[in-house]
Amino acid sequence: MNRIRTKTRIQRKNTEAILEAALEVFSKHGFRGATLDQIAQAAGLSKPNLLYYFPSKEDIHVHLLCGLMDVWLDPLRAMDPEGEPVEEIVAYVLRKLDMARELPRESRLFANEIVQGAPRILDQIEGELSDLVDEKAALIRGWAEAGKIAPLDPHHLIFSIWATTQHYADFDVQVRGILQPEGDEHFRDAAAFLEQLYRRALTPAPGGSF
Amino acid sequence: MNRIRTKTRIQRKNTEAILEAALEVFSKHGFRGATLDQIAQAAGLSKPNLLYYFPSKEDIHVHLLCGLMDVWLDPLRAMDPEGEPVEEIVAYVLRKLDMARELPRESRLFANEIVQGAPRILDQIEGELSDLVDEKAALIRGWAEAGKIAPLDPHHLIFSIWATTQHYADFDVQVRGILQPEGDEHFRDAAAFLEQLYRRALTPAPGGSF
DNA sequence: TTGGAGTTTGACCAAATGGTCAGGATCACG
DNA sequence: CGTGATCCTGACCATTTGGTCAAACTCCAA
Repeated sequence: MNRIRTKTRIQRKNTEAILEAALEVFSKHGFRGATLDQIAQAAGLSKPNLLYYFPSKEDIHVHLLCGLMDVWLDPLRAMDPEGEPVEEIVAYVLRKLDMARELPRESRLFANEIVQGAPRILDQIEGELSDLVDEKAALIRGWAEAGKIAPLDPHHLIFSIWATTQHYADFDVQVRGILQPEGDEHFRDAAAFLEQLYRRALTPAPGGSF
Repeated sequence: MNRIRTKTRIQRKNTEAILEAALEVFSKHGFRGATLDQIAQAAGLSKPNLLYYFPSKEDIHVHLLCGLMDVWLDPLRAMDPEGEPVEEIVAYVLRKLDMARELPRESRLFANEIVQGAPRILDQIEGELSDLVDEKAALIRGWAEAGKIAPLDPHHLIFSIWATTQHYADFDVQVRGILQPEGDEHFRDAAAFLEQLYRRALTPAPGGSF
C-alpha cells in the first residue's frame, strides 16, 4: 500500500511517451511555438490526459530541460586531469560532435531556450554549469601554464568547442542547405576538420615556448 | 502625382519604427513567441495602425529576414582573393565578432529562424547563401593548395567561424552567466582568443609542408 | 466480484491573439 | 480654404490555446 514513489506501469509508459513527444515538438517549434495538442497527439494521448500527468505545459518543458542538463555536461565532466592534455580536449570535441549528431533535438531544445534568454534555466546556468566550467577552465589553464598546450583562454576555448559542435545540430538546416549531403556523411568531414583545427591550435610550439 | 514608389514622410518614419520594434521583439521571443501587440506597443502604434503598414505578422518577419541577409553576408563577400590569406580569414573572423557584438538582435533573429528549420528563408539559404559560400570555399581551397594556409576543409572552416562568432550573440545569456562580465569586456578576450585560434590553425607549417 | 484507486475523455471556459472594418482625424496640395 | 489621399482608431470577430471538471471507464487486489 505504499503509494508514495510507486509508479504504475501505465504511469511510467505515459510519462515517457509524453517527454519523448515533448522533446520532438519543443525542439522543433520552441516553447511558445509548441502546443499541448501537438504534444498530446505525438504522444498518442488526449490533451486532458496529458495534463493528468503533468500539471502544465511549462512543467513539461522545465522537466525536459533539467533532465537534459546532466547528459549535456557529461562529456565535459569526463575531461580527465590525468590524461594527455591535447588528446583530452580533442576527445571532448569529438564526443560533443557525436552528441550533436545523435541528440540534435536535445541540442536544439537548449538552443531555443538560451537564444530567447534562458528564462527557465538561468539559475542552473549561473550555478552548476558555471561551476563546472570554471573548474575545467582552471584545469586547462594549468595545462597551458605547464606548457602542455598552447596558451589559449580556457573559457573561450570551451565556448568555441560548444559553438562549433552544437552548430551541426542547431544550424542543421543551414549546413544541409549548403553541403547538400545525402545523409550524415558531412559529420565525418566535420570531425576531421575540428580535430585538425584544435590539434593545430592547441599543440604547443615544439622547442622554445619560453 | 507619381504615387508609385513615393513614400511619405510618415510612411518612412512608421515603417522604420515598426521594423526596429519587430527586430527587438522577434529576436527576443521568436516568431511564434512575439505578438503584434508587443510590436505595436514597442513601435508606439496601435495594432490596427501597424497592420496598415504591413499586411500581416509573417510579412514583417520575412521583410526583416530578407533585409538582413545582405548585411549579414557582407563580411564574407569582403574576403579579398588578392589579400594575404591568413590575414583575410582572421579579419573575417574579427568582423563577424564585431557584428555579433553590435548586432546581436539580428544574429538572434537568424538563429531563432534557423534552429526552427528556417521555414521562411530556406530558399535563400539554398540559393544565394549557398552560392556565396561555395565561391569563398573555392577561394580558400585555392589558398590551401597554394600552401598559403594549412589544408583545412573550407566549408567547415566557414561554419566554424560562423559558429564561434555568432555564439557570443546567440548564447549571450550563457556566456554572461559564466563569465559574469560588467559590460562587453569579454568581447576583447573573445577577439584575442579567436585570432590566436585561427592564426595558429591556419598558418602553414614553415618549411616542409610537403 | 466488487470496491476503490488510477486513468481517460468530451465538453467546456477564459484569455490571448491575428486580423478586419467602418468611420473619423490629419495631412498635403491646388 | 477645401478636397482628396493618407493615416489612425475603437470596436469587433474567429480561432487558437492552456487549462478545468465531472463523469465514465479500466485495472487490480482482497
